[in-house]
Amino acid sequence: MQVPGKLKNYSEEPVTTLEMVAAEAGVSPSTVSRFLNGTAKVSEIKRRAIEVAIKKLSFVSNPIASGLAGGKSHSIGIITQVFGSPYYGQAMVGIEEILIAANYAPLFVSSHWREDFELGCINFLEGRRVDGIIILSACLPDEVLLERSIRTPMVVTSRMLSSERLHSFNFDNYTGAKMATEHLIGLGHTRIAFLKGISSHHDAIERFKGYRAALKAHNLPFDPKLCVQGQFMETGGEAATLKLLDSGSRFTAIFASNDQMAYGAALALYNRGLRVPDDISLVGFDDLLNSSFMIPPLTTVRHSIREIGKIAAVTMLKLIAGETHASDNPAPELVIRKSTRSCPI
Amino acid sequence: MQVPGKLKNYSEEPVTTLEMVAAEAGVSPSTVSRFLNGTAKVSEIKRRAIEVAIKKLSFVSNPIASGLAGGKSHSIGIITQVFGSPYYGQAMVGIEEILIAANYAPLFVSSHWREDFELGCINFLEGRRVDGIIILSACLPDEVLLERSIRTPMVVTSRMLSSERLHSFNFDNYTGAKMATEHLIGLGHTRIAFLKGISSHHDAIERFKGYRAALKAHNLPFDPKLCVQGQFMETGGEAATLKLLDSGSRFTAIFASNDQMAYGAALALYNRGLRVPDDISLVGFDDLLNSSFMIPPLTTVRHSIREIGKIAAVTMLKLIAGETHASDNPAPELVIRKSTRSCPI
DNA sequence: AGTGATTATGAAAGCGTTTTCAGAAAACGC
DNA sequence: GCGTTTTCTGAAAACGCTTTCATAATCACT
Repeated sequence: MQVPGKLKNYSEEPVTTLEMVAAEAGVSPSTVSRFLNGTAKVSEIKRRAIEVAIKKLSFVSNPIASGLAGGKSHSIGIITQVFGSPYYGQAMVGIEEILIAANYAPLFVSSHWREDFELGCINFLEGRRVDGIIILSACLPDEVLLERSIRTPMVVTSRMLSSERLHSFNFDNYTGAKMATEHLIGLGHTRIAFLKGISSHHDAIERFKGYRAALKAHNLPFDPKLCVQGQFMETGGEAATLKLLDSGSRFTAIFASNDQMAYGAALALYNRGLRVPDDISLVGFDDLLNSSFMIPPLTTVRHSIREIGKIAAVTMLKLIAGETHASDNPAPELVIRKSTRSCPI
Repeated sequence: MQVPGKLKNYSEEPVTTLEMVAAEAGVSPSTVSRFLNGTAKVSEIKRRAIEVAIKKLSFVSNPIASGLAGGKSHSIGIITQVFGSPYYGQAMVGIEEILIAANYAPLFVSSHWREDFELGCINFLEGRRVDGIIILSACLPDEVLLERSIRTPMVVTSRMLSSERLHSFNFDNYTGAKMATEHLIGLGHTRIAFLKGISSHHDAIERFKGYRAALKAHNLPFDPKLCVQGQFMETGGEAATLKLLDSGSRFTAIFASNDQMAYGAALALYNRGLRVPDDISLVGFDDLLNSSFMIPPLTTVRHSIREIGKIAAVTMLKLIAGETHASDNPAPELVIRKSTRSCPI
């Protein structure tokens, strides 16, 4: 279809191929390939010649071709729940950082918290022959994940399963939630409402456990009427808070199990004429970028989700390289700002 | 290296190839390829046979191989400024939607507002042999963009250049800013501070122009002391507002030329004990997801950045297909919420 | 029925790498 | 020095598609 030194672009600019480099350097293509990948030792003299030729022809290896020949695409797929989410966005930053440095192409796709979309994403990525898939907060059941990881290695966050081909790890949600609750308790609050996250979500469950554990540790009663579902969303947090307010239950503080719900809660409180923290103390979880700009600035639990992204990417790279590696999770940290104060009563 | 019906995966699962489908259907590989791509008419009878074979063997075409053979990767690169930005995140959503539907893989990379990174991104993507590059709010100078587009077709937002291989389009920032300013003027404000965006940024310039045009149209004086640089960031908006407050200049409203700066402004005001909108009215620009959850909810100019993402993607697809296409930009819309009120004085 | 124009199809040559295989060269041991 | 390892290297096949080119089959007209 083409002759060597071909003109593929619109611009009719010739593309340099490995073969041309080989010719220029007076060696075989195999040798150039070996040099490029460090697959075998190449004599000093040829190494030099190749280097010169590459520079001269400004050759860039074609990843498509090497993908075909080598059976790997040098790209890895990342399934995130939503683009533009301050939470997943941070994770993406971390992942990109590592992957680009390792010269892997990140293929980001989003699954909108839907199992069927998530499956679709996996299929899409598999079709693209990615070398691995990172799933941030997977929705799919464990069995499916495990089964799919047989084809393509996976790294999954917010889970606790593990196999030869699937690594998962998580942030210590339990401790973080416990810290947040204890902060409120330490301020004298005893009736602390809890805004729950998506109930099937591992993180949400752990955070809820942490909340209850703190209560128990301080001999405070657990009141289910004070716990409302907020779906990890701003709108959910708002609705939940309204519901709480209308229920007539008394409470002096709200622990929203993620910052986004805390934003919603703050709005609901504002619309009902309640002041944070004067009337109600509010604590979030995640420390999103915006939380320090909330009014008042939000007290929350920080866990570097960007760091988690980096860890996920590094783990993926190791998995591909065949190394086994248990990653250690970043520790939670309480960030005290202006949305909490001592219990007024 | 391998025998047909090969076992490439760790899982040792055989991968179905087009050749196997051809054999199964009793036709030649060429015919299968033609059927798959609609490159030529295939008789009804073979078409059926191929369909059956594909289903039976659950064949999925290998994009790497077809990329090599066809000279195109069926992936398109998107350079965004920051992941996790509520602004660019929305654009990404729109782009992904279109691209995935067209079975193109989106390759998102971020350049952090830096020209050198942006160039690095372009190189990375070109190395990956993407079929096209979309740049959201490009930083690079026009000439560079134009020159690079010769190799790889481009779609660029926030610019106004155009060539055979480069389409750019933009949202009507001027009119949007004018609307926002006029809203404030309509409420009786005459001393309106302006928070400027990154000065080299086309959008920022247009918004500034819109602000001044509104002032002029209503015979209000333009006071440069009321215009402060905020870099389109929350922190910048905060600092700018503080500076404004400390300058002693009198003003009753602030028009932040993007929502992120408005968030910062709101915080600065809050920290100085000033109330929005009672003491100062505040208007933003962009209508980020969070703006309706700001306290008080932010009056702002909405322009569906997600829509812009979709337009960019569609334009790219058309560009690749060789169609010329002038895209029409979405119109700005003023969203009045709680952060503005009639001038108290 | 015979001619030319049109279609549908297959064989085969790519696409630009990697990798196997085997040969050549160098290094080694005795 | 001669057989044996060990290294380095090149030829060539393979990766799984697309596309050109030529052929066989079909069609439309006299």
